[in-house]
Amino acid sequence: MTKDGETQRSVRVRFAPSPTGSLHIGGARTAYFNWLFARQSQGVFVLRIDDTDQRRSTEASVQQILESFRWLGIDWDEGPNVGGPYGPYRQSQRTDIYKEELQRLVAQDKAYPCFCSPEQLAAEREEAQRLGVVHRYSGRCRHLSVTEREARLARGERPVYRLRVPEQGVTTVHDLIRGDVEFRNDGLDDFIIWKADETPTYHFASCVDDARMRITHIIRADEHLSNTPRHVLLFEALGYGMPQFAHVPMILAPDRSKLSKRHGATSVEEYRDQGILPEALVNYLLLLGFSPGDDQEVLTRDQAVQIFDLYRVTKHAAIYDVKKLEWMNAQYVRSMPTDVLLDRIWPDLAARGWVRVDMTRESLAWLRWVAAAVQVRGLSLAHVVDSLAPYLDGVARYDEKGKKKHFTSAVADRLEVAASALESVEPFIAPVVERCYRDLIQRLGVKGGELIHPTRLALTGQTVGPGLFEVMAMLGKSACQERLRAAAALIRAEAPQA
RNA sequence: GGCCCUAUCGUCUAAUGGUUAGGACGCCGCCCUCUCACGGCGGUAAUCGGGGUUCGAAUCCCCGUAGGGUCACCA
Repeated sequence: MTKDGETQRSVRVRFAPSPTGSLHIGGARTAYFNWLFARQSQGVFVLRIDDTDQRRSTEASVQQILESFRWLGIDWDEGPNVGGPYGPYRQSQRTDIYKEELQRLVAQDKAYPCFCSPEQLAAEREEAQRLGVVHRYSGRCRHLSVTEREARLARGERPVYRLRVPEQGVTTVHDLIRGDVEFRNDGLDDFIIWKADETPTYHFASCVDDARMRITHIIRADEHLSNTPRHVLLFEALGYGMPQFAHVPMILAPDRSKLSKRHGATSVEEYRDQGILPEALVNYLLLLGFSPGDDQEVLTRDQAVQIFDLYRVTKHAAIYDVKKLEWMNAQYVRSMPTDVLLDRIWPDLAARGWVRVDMTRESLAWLRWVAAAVQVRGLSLAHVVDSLAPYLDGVARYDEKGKKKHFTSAVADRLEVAASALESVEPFIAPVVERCYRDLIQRLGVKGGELIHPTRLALTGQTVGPGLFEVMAMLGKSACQERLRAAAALIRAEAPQA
């Protein structure tokens, strides 16, 4: 990965969410890219909580985010719960460090106090807007004499602190994904790094942390690219060495706008609740903005670690496509061992009272059989659980369209005849059941589907599912007979004549 | 608006100066079949526009256009 003759420092990357909500899929992808990069280079993945905004940050959100990472299988080497040599890993606990760094910058005259009031600044901004010119900080406090500063400080004025930015020249961001990006310094201004309430701004806290945590590669979302020249200037001022940057493209909604609630699920936990598998989500996210180069799309986590390469990350934003995620998820649902599938959905099944921990070997084997039959057309865990209902619970209601189509009055008799015919089926296994049904179809003089489809609907309430004879074998003789008769009764009740 | 980034099928993307522009999702058709799926086979569909450079451009350069980002004592 590292080119040039650059001295090989061991890789340290970080993901620094601000705990003001749940983990967004965009954030999850960025974190995953960081994690892949760390793992493939035997580096360190740091998780840091950017909670400088005390008002909006919540502990519940921190826990939620950590839980999402655990679920995704993204583990961190340093950070909350695990600690590490560069802690603490919450910005709210690092104020002394920020103060110390600020004082250093002030002592070196790389930063200075600014006494302009927010009102004054806002007025200037508005004025600039009105005139249609670019607003930049006037630099009023830039050249205050030491005595004046001291005097105003002594008077109890609470200043902000600004970084001294060169008025001329160009700041270049070397980006691993985009190449060199140049920004004219006269387009920047002396930006605020320390607020009047004695807390650092995001830019300052973030750079101090990255510097002091010895982060070697900052892999983050594209939206930060415009801020990066400021960060470069800060890193230079701080003097801990310059990390490498890699700005990954954003994830957009189908209408090319920023992904938001109105576009459906945006957080990792929502996908979990919808029965999406973490490995599928992570696989999908990998493919959104990265391509392996060959035509392989379903990749294990280990393969992903092997092939991930920042140079193969795309430069343009990607539109998020639920359909493909669903397809990807189905791939995983269908290919996992049935016992693993059962393990994943067990809590759900237990909550519905469909399974018990002390089930007999026999009923467990039966459950495995039914699960496997349903698994091959499973779309998600939730879908598999739903598909299991007719076998573990009963028929709560019949599919409406199916009812109209298959539960015609002539069918009632047919189902009852079938129920009786099943009496002699021994053993009650698929081929024998099928023989019985084929005979019956002959005798009734109907087409196969005219008996088969109503039967499936009567037995499962659904018009789709595994092969009918297997369904019957799974349900067993008496359940089949009961359900056939119940359906016949219902048809008669709802359509007395005709 | 200034600055910055980006631009290949509807969507995710491959092709880093020479390909009938490839794959995947979706969609459509056919096969399998008791249904729905699965699976198999086939199809639909793209280089934003205009100028250059070059024997040759999706690819390099310029200009448009479009989308996105960013310009806070938010992160």
